[in-house]
Amino acid sequence: MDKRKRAKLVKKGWKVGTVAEFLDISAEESAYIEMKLALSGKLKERRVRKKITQAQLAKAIESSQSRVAKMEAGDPTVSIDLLMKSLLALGVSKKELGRTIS
Amino acid sequence: MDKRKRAKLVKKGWKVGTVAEFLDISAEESAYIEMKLALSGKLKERRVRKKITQAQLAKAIESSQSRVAKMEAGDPTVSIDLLMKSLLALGVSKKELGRTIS
DNA sequence: TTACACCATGTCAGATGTGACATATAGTTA
DNA sequence: TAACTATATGTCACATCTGACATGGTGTAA
Repeated sequence: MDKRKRAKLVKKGWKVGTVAEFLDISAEESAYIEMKLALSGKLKERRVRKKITQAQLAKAIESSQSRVAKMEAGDPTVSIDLLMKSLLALGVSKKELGRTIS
Repeated sequence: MDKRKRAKLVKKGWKVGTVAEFLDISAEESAYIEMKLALSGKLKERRVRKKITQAQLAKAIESSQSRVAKMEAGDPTVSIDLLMKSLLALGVSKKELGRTIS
């Protein structure tokens, strides 16, 4: 199974034993995915808190509604770079980003 | 001036007034670059501490000597994703990554 | 039911990132 | 001096990411 497919499953909450052992993901891969999901969650949390739609957020960060949806879903085609840039654009500090991924 | 060129200048230490105002980089762009440079520094620090060459590190993370050099130099063609993955591969924890970018 | 608003998902052309290679530069040792 | 080691830099084919678009699904209000 390729990495993208696996990550998709992880995102959907599949767990039999631990995700890592079932899908044979290394510790580093797990950590990477965890960080991404933490950032995804933060993005959604911020957007909801601001009471704006995905389309509105998309406009603010010069992206599209569909990409925002993928960001919030932790889609494997979304990079940490994009999540970080988006959060910074939303006014989140480096400090909070640091806390988020930890 | 495009973003890649600007970032290259920043990396080389050009400063007239502040980098941000001279190159008209937004606060978010600055924060992003700062995070990248912090990760670059961490990577080099870890490698030097382990007393291995760039070529050896490259092999360990399945990359190339030239890419490692670019990573350590904060080259604009290097993503935060790659830096994070490399650091994780070196055994750095999420926690320390969080501290590093903050 | 229809109509509307919001979010999810698939696709794709164009943009950006990546490993690899060649080559340059700097330091060291003989 | 030459030879060797480590790092830096430019380039490029190939891979991955991105915004945009189309479309599907879900809730809700008339």
